[in-house]
Amino acid sequence: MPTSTVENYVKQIYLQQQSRAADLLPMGQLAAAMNVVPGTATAMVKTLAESGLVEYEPRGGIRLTEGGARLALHVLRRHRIIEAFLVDVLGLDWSQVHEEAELLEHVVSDKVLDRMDALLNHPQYDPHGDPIPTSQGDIAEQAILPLMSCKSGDQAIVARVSDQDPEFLQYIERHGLVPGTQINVSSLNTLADSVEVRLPKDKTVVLGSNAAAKILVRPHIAG
Amino acid sequence: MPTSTVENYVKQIYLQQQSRAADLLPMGQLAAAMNVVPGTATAMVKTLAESGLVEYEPRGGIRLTEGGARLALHVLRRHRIIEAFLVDVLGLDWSQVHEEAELLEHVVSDKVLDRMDALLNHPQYDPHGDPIPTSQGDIAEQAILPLMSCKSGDQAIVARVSDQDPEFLQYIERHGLVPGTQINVSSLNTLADSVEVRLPKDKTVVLGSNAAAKILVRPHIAG
DNA sequence: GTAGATGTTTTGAGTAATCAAAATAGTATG
DNA sequence: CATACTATTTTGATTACTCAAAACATCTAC
Ligand SMILES: [Mn+2]
Ligand SMILES: [Mn+2]
Ligand SMILES: [Mn+2]
Ligand SMILES: [Mn+2]
Repeated sequence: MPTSTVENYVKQIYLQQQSRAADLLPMGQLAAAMNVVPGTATAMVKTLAESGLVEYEPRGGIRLTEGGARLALHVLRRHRIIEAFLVDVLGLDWSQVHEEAELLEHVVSDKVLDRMDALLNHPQYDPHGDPIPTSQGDIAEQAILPLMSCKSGDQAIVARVSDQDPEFLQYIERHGLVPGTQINVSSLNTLADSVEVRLPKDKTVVLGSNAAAKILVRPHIAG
Repeated sequence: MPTSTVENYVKQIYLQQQSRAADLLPMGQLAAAMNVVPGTATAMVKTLAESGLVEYEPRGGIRLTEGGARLALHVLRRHRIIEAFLVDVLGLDWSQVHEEAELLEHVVSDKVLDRMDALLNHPQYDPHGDPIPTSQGDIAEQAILPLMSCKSGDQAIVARVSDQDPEFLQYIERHGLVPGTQINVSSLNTLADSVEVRLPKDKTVVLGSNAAAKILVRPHIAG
């Protein structure tokens, strides 16, 4: 059985590999993402390579093997179903569930996970809009774009909020930008580095590009 | 923060101290209960003593301090609420939940536990009939007796089944002896080392004294 | 094409938990 | 009371994970 640490590393390698273009993930990135010093990441990666979970090219970087990706998707499935369960069944705030799930994902059995999944009616997305892999390890690649890639006047639906910082999530919720919300890009100015969106009840929110980068939308053709 | 291991030791010391009469719990008992070799228990107990959770008398044994008992009851509360939640909300079998709770008890936050507790309507007992300590650390001491202490003809209600072996629990459930069941001691023979009980629908079950010792009942005055 | 700067690996060390097996203390037995 | 048995503690090792700091490799600039 993989330890919690191994599961966390493999999951993080998967997530980092998603967001970067390159084939090989540099050690420094991994160390930073895992909050460990570089030497620790090197040591760990060697044991991951021993277990056949990653391919390791010294001074080059790493990539997940087939088996590594399978494990990563398993952990991700657990994590996201647990998040959905904590929000929908236990009524926790979406800003808190990531941290909880970070621990629970390593101890919840398949049986318990299946029950949660059934109780939730086999959800496709977690509370932050991240897709939930199937138990077979298939994951839906959504056609979504960063908010800043819209043009003024565009209609869109908030699809995902890709940050786990509770403060940020609470701010987003207070202003009604949760996944599923229909929005209208009222003005987008790359020079001023900001975007204004109009929400259903004619409220408006202004976000700088750093914040807007965390909001991913599904373009929506009006009418 | 105490590690999972520390929590497991302290909880086990509490449980062992309950079931034995003596004030000091011998090292051997603890080692056996924790499934470790005696040397491991000695090493661990020294660190528990350092942390002020137990008093340790070398070659005598150990006893929980005030703080140790508080921690034990906290863990026990978590364990039992989780068990109740897994059975009542997720629909797991009562024979399986002990093992699940053994892991979950160390990672479920206070917030999540409170939600579970509320959703269950603040249960007093877990699925096996064990009392759930309050968040203040108070635990109801029930006036219950081993089944073998009854006399032929006695009425009683099954209050607790004190074994976590899934096979045994499944057997008990198949024969309808779950907590809450009204029973009638139709014959009890100490020489033959066995007891026969009659259940609501006139079914009967025979148990040897070893099995009967795990069934605790609340005597019930008929009429 | 040598000199830095940057990123990575190595080395040495520490914590938490465990086991196997030797040493020791305490108790019971002839 | 000496011997033997039993329970407990000690000692020496191992596994998993981590950090600090030194050593090393690679790429960049001048
Ligand atoms: Mn995790
Ligand atoms: Mn999420
Ligand atoms: Mn446990
Ligand atoms: Mn129980």
